[in-house]
Amino acid sequence: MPVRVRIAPSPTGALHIGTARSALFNYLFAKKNHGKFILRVEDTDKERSELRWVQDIIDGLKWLGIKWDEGPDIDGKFGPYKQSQRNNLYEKYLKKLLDEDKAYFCFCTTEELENKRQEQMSRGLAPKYDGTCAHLPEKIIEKNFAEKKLSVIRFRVENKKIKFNDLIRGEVEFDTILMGDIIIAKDFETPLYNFTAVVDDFEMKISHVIRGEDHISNTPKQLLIQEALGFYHPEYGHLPLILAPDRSKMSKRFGAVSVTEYKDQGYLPEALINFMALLGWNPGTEEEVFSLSQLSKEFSIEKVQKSGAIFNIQKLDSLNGFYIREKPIEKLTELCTPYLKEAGLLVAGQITQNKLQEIIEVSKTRMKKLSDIVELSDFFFADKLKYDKNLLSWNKMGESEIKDSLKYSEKILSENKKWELKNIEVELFLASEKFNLEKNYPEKNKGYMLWPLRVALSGKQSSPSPFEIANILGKEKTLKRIQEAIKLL
RNA sequence: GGCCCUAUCGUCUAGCCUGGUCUAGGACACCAGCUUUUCAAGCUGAGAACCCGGGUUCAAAUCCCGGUAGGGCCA
Repeated sequence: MPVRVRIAPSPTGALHIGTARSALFNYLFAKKNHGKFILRVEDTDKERSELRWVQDIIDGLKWLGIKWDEGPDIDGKFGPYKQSQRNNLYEKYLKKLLDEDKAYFCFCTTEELENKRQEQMSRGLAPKYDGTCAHLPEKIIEKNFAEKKLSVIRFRVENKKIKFNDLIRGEVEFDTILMGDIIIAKDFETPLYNFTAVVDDFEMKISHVIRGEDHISNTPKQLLIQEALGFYHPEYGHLPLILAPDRSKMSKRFGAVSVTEYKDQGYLPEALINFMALLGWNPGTEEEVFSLSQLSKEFSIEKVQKSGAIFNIQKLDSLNGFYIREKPIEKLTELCTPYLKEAGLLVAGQITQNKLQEIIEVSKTRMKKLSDIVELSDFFFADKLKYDKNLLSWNKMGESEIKDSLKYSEKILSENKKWELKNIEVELFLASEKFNLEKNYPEKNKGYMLWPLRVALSGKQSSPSPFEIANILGKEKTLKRIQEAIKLL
């Protein structure tokens, strides 16, 4: 059987990081085995499904670079990959099960079921359907329909042990005796998840179902339905879950959960891919940096971890910083631009593309995310800096000492004939030695001159070097900032 | 409550299948040093783990059993 895998997200919210990781692992599995990766949108929940979320899923996967071979956007806008467009198919199989008496109508009300459940639990039993409607006489069923009683369709679950060989966990066994007859549809128009998934996987010839561990208890149910319908069984593999720092399921409470949010904060797709792959998988070597195409070659499902993995944002940050530093400067500038624009720092025509690149070049080692650029570089764009004058002091220098230092810098820089990084640096270094000698400061400590200068130019506790800033600012602006600092004292 | 899954540094993990080479390796984080006007980046180094209890064995992180803990699902 050719390898065909899928992800089947519900469009009831933004593309979740867990779904994205399932997509990644399915994609890698398909690539590795020369198979196909399919995207199928499971919009059975009519109330909560929305078109905009379908779009979000499509956009998110595209941004990550996870391409699907079949699915929305490829076979028409949604093609046959939306469940809401496949209802006649479900109806056909539902009728088949009903005709063969493998499923039946159940007329129990929610209250009745709730009462029974309470009663079972109070007796210390596992709550399950007691089979009240399992063998209703034909007449009663007809009467119920005539009276328009609400019904659901239940699937007869035979008592037996059901085993399957999980791709990741090995043999897993369930006892169906604890399950009870499961509801597979509310009515012909509203089939339910376990049923539609089985029909879709069969119709789409899915060979391997690779999904989150939260689905593991659905697997025996699906296996049973497959048997009843005479379908083949796909192979199953259950991925460990991505956990919040407290080891519970990832939730909003602990920060961003959707791919879009990470994108907006300025994480790069390559960092997110690399990070997600390493959550629950590793190649067994000491390599840690992987591109999507490398992963496609090296991935193997046997090496996927069995236990859940905590989403460690620091590791993502470190990886993201790494990929940011690796980016060609033109590309990085392009990526940072929207953030600078949004912060109102970039006004059209005020700065050349070259200048902008220089600013980003000197800032990039401090960036963890693209959005950091704003905070790191705003002083380059500002007209007038705002900062506490106490920041100008290095090693407890008093105000008059700082003033002397700044005036010295001003003098040196105003005499500069060649405004160029290396030159500025050399001149200031030499000047600083002279200055220390004149003032009786420790010879080697260049901070007496360079710290006040750097603060005058940046207004910040930390920033690139004064040489880099001065070089980018240009002579005129540099001198102006020094004079403004002197005025503060 | 029932069922299922899982268990190596704080975190992600290598090693486990095929016991000895493990005084348990790497990465992130943390700390220190180098570099340095600052913060980063870079380089070097330190600290840090086999859930517990039995058993098998000459030998167990590795095999078996039993606990415990965490998580998922059902409701």
